[in-house]
Amino acid sequence: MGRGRAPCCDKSKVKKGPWSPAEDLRLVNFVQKNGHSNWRALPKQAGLLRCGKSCRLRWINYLSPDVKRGNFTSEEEQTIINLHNTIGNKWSKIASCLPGRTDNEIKNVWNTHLKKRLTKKSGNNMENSSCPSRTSSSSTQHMQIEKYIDDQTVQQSNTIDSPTSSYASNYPKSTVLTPNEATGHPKSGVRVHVDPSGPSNDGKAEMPLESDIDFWDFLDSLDPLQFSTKSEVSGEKSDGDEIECKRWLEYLENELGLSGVDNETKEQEIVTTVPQHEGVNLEQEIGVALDSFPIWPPSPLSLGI
DNA sequence: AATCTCTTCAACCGCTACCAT
DNA sequence: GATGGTAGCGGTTGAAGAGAT
Repeated sequence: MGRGRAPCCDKSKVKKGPWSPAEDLRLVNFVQKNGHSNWRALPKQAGLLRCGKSCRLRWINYLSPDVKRGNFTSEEEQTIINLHNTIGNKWSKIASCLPGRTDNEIKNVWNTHLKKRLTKKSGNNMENSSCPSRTSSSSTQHMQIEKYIDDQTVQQSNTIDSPTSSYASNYPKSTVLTPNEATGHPKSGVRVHVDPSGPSNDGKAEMPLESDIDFWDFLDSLDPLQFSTKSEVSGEKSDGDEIECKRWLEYLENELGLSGVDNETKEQEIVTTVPQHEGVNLEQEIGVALDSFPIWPPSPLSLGI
């Protein structure tokens, strides 16, 4: 074990804070082409002024095609509660039982929703039941469950952990989908209720995503099955997956109100907001691109809300 | 309309586990 | 076995929206 490790990067030269669509683009583009065998070296190779850890987190939590979005189902919540009751704050273990959910997401859901809900329900009793008590018997149970989870994780990596694992079906039509949830951009705070019958009637919360149209355009242009994933390694690709993935992208565009925007308009938007890349110094280019992007997320005011 | 407080959650930080040499 | 480097994990923070006053 290495102790007293050096900082992972020069903190003074890396950008911090929320990711811009331009940065997302770069990361997605790079990982799609080269995979992510070395996170530490990735930012430099990809031309990102970010720490490798930051890139890794961004990819794992938001940009990876494996990430499922939308509200947690009651089944998922119950799973979290049960597992937390048994193994405690082992977020990554719990996440391994919920395909498409990340440890960070689960941790947040627990801290902001489930913990409070359980505390309300059973008052002080919860202190005993929600936190794993380390008696000898429960400790044995805890180990057994951890082993079970490990086994399941191995199985999942060979079966359901595909980049196209039923995105569409993971988005119930009544899902409250936010631009934030869909794009991974933080703190948009503009909740867009997805009405299965079409655009919302009040006409307020539509088209909040003009600033990352190019991101969706880019995603649209990708063959999602080219992403470096476990299923790719195991050689599992099928036409069905591809179709389903495309469907997912179409679905998202539709939900986010992007489907009505023709490509020419999108192009125009991109040209006016992002400088083109060729023949430009990388750092300069990124700096300019990042500066020129509208502040993310778009404020409700800019959306006319 | 302005201000304050609460809530949410993406991102960061520091640590440990694991692997290579 | 010691050392050094990277990936991953879990706790924490802080910005921003939502709601209350």
